Amino acid sequence: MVTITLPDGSKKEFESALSVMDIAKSIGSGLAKATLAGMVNGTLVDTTYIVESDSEVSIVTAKDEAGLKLMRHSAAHVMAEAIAKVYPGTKFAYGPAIADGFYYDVDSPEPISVDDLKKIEKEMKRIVKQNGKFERNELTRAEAEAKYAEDEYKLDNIKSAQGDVISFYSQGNFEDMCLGPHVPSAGKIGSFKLMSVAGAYWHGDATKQQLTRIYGTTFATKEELAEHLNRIEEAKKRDHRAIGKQMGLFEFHPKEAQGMAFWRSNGVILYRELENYLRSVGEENGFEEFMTPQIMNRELWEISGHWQNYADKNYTCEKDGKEYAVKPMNCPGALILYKSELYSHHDLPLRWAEFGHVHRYEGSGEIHGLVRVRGFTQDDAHVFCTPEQLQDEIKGCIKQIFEVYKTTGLEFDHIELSTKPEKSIGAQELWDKAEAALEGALTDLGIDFVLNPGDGAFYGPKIDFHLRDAIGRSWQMGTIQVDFSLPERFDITYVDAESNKQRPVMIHRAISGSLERFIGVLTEHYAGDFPLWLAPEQVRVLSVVDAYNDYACEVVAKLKKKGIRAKADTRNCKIGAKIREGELAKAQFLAIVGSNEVEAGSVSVRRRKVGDQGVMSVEDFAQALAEEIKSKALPPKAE
RNA sequence: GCUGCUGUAGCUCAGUCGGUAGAGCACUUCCUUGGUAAGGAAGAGGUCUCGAGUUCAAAUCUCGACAGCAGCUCCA
Repeated sequence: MVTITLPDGSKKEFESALSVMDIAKSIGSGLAKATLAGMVNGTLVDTTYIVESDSEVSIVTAKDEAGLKLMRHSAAHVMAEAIAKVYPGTKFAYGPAIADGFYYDVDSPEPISVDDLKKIEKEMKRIVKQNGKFERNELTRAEAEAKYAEDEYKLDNIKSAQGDVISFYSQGNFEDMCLGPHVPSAGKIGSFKLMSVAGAYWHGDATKQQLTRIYGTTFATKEELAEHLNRIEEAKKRDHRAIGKQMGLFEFHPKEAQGMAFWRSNGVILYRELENYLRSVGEENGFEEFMTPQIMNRELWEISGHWQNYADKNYTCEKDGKEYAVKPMNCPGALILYKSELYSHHDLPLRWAEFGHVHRYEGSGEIHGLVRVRGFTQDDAHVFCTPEQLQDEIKGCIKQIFEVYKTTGLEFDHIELSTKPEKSIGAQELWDKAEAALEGALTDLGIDFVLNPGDGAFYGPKIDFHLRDAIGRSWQMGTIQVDFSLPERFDITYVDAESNKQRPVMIHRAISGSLERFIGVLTEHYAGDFPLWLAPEQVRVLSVVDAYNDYACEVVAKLKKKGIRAKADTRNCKIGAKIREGELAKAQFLAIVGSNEVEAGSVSVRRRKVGDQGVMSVEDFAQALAEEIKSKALPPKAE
């Protein structure tokens, strides 16, 4: 039974929560401001609201995503009210709910710093305690423009709003233009915390004014908020920059090489294993490997367009009056190789792969650990094919990408299909064909994707595969792009069955995107505990005392013979300490050897995150490891 | 590149009111010969990012540069 308190104070009962929705709609918007204060299936749910927006009346609870979104958006309004009080004269641009919380872009007369957040938070708590109702007010476009004539952000928003009626929501002394919906009153907002202050451009446009963006998070209960904050703390420990340094994988020395990684031996192992795996996937799928020069002359980059279009992002140099650029892309190298031979339709498709080291002078604020660097390695490939072959070739690339992410245990956040942008080259007919080929390939393979209209490259549409890092940032990884531009610019052709010259289509594909970025995301995904085949240190053999050091070295030698990465820890310290250090170094297996093991020719095995595996013969141990490595099995689940 | 914050030992961080530096881990040496996450002792280690300024005196206050972090923008 559900009881609804109507605005006039009378109560109305309904049989179930499900039916409330329909009844609410039939009663109309007047009900929208009512609070559902009754019982749902016999349980008191005081965080259940009926809400109204421009488009619908709906029922949400704080347990739903929709309810949380409502709370978060409402919290943004409350924060705005608090800021307006603490910093009079502040103008408010835009304050949506986002994953886990909300933000508000504001233009305040004085800068807001992180230290001010406490002040704002305190004021927010006061507002929430007062429990002011969120009231919906509607103005005509003309009234709205007159009321906010002094506020350039509001005017801008009013201008881009649809319809002639503009809705505003107010609570306390604060009003903001908003489609709604909101929780019924400020007191319904759960536990919140202001997180950080950052800059953000108006309309996301770097040529426009920069506003102050204040981020906050909101959850239904204090406990859930604490849990969320704890999750963030835990996620920070997975940061690949910290783990990279701890595990001796990679590190950064910005003074000497800003935005470029220095790789230590453990990192090189990881890098090479991954590279070899990607190479083998390419080989299995008919790709041949090429290598092209690191530095090529200006004329080449003018033909490709990179000299002009990325003037400030290229590393260039001049020798004896000639100008050069360090390659920012690998495609021109591949095109030169294509052009130096004559290919017929019998030769197509040509599938050419290259682990290409490229350099791009990214802006200082854009660099981020391994995931955004100035020097990186693309597992690049270029497919030259006929328009008829295009879709099958795209499918082949998609399949490789899925295979690699499955093997490495990473899950896509989303897949994007980006179509023709405003500024583009190539005939509409070609674009249509290419977009249809990409979409057809995705659809045929039954893959869900997000359409991103107008976000393709200027030379062709593309499919991007996106992943998230430890703290939820999304990164573009694999990509499949169709290109009409470069075949044209380099004037490459193939000979068709009628002996006519035809223009091939070019596909650019990268599976990992870049080895660096892939390793960065992989490191965070596994918090350094990689699948065994990738783990830099697979086994560490620990001698209980000096007397067994020789045996420990023998075991290491036997393991190495089986292609297993093993090291002996023969230092003079307690076994407990050796175990601790082995665990901290994330050696996947610890093999402990003492008098018992020497006698029996065995090892006492301990697996990271799993625990004691008991005693086994060195041969059995080596065999089991070799099999797991060969199978590229994912690591066992923790605990 | 933009906005904000930060910069102390190899690492993680203390350092009050301005009076020229401290801890833990790591490192070196010695002792210790031990069974599943830290044995003990001693020692060494710093131009407090850099450059100016204020001051009798600056790690500390001010300005600038550089770098890092968060977000924004960008990512062929």
